Amino acid sequence: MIERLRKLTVEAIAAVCKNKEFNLDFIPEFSIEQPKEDEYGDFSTNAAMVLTKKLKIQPILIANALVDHFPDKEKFFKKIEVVKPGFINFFLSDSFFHESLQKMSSWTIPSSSVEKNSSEKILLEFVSANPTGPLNVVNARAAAVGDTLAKLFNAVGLRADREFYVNDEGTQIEHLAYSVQSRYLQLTGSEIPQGYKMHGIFWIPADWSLEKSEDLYQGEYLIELAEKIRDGFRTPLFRDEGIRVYGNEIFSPERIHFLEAGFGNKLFEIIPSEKERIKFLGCVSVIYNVNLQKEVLKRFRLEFQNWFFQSQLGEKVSQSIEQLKKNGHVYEQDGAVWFRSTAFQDDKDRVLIRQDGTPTYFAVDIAYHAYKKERGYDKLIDFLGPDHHGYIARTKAAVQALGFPPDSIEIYLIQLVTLLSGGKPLRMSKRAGEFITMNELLDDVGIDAARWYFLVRHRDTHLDFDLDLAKLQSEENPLYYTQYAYARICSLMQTAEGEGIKLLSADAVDLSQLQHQAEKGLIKKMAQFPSLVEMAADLREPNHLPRYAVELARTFHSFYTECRVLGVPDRKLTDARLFLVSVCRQILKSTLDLMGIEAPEKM
RNA sequence: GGGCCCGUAGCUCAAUGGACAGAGCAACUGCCUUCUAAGCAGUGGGUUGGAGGUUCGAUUCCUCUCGGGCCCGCCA
Repeated sequence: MIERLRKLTVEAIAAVCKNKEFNLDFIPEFSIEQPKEDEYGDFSTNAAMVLTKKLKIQPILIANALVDHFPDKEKFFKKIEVVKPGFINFFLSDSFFHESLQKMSSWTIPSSSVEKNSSEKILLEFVSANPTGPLNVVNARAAAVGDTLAKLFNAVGLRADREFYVNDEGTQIEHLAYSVQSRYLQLTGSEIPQGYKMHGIFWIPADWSLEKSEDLYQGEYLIELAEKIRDGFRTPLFRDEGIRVYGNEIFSPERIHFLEAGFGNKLFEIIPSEKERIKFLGCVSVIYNVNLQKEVLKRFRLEFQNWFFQSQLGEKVSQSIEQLKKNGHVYEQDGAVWFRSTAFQDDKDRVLIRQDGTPTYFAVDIAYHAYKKERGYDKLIDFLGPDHHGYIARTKAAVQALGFPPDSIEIYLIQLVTLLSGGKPLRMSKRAGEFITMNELLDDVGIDAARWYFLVRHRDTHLDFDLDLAKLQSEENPLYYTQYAYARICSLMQTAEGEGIKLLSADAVDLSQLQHQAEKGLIKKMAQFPSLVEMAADLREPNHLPRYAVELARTFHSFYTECRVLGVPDRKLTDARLFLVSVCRQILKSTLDLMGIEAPEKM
């Protein structure tokens, strides 16, 4: 409907230009929208006002010229008005409504990757939590936003893959391994190994500073892992995932045997080398945590196409630094290797290789992004947690310095989430291991409510997540309001079926029966769906979906109370309204699908 | 000191540079012998933090300013 109007408007502009009244090299973007007031028509456009800038002619004059040249005016419009500054207001003919509704019934929303509009491949990286523990609520927010954005891309015909980056190297994994080892020693009551000292609940190497040991992981979730190391895992996890990622040097047949049967209290006997044992425990912990994360995400109805492990980068790190060097953006100073990111609008240069010769996290990240491009992705989109905002400028700088265009990478932050319970914020401390996990959140409010409230806020505003409201199954909760509309339609259609009233096909139904304002209002709202999806994808703002869902639900509820579908004397009217309602159901379903929220047939 | 985000109705928040700034909640008034009242219709509620600027037009873009939050390692 909107696309049709847009086309007609473009034709009018072209016709005017052909008449040589105006001279245009291209047609600028203009909007077609449904005005708030009915007196401004069913839809209106600002085309004339947008053209003013190019043509230097008063908008009113342009608008009048356009209206004169609109094709098939009598067929499509009751009337077209030009108002005040230069709005063109369309009052649509009934047949326009009916034809549009007919077309809407064949809309489909792709749910998997397709290539239609463009061959551009998008890589969407989000969540990418550290493999040191369970996912938290910010991760959950990122999961909801990233997943829906990927679906939006697919819906507009773009290929988009979801990727989760696993940071499985460096000191944090070492810390993780020592934390797990301590829990294991606690459980087995083994003697304190030689060369270790106690720090709190942890056994740490005697030469560690106390500050260093502050970074160990205190979360009790590691006790469970330690128990499994002692008693055995009943899972093919390490054969499949473990060997795939870390090879059978780490996961040798002997070690896999003990992982499955349990190490008992013999871990130190079986892997006596401290270095090897810590490395092994690190890998086991990573695989274990990553799989727990996968499980929650799956519960959240989200599956990533790729899980990319940092340790798989290998040579890529030095290769990408070489590339930067070749491009002339690298220098040495104070015994370290630096990237001149200030040449690309970063506020200071960044170290790539430390004095001690090891690459920084940033250098690894550059290699990772280079590798994303190497794998054939045209556009990289990253969602970062709020604490990473310093990385936006430097990462964009790096991608450009590697020789890629600036618009090949987009980085967005997902802001903090504060959980409110009883109107009060829940404080969380990650280091002490006291935080609400994603799993606990889903236990508490459910998947639909979680997804809804994560999507409804713009991604870069702080989110106050009101647990009480999210759980409330009443009118105060827009989620249920929306789902209720869907359930109502389903119930209505079921009743119709029970009465032997069959839904007619688009070419069999007589839509000219639809004359009521409420019917037209519903058609107009439904018509906005494609352009809304397109806008949300373009702006990378999934938050437009829940709002649209509420609006569509409201328009439907309003229609439902004003217009009866069943039990009206005219069977043709029932058929037409049933058709209308069935198309509305499809669109409502598609909207909820994009959000990953269930559309219940009964409530 | 530098950077990022946010300031809109009593509360929580909308508004791809467009018309009289909109919803929900809360408050008040009506509507169920017929398809789900988890619903509908209506009333009240605003100097969009403030001051300039760009524009035919600014909540939106730019500059300054006030208030709140977050970040600023050769950690990851």
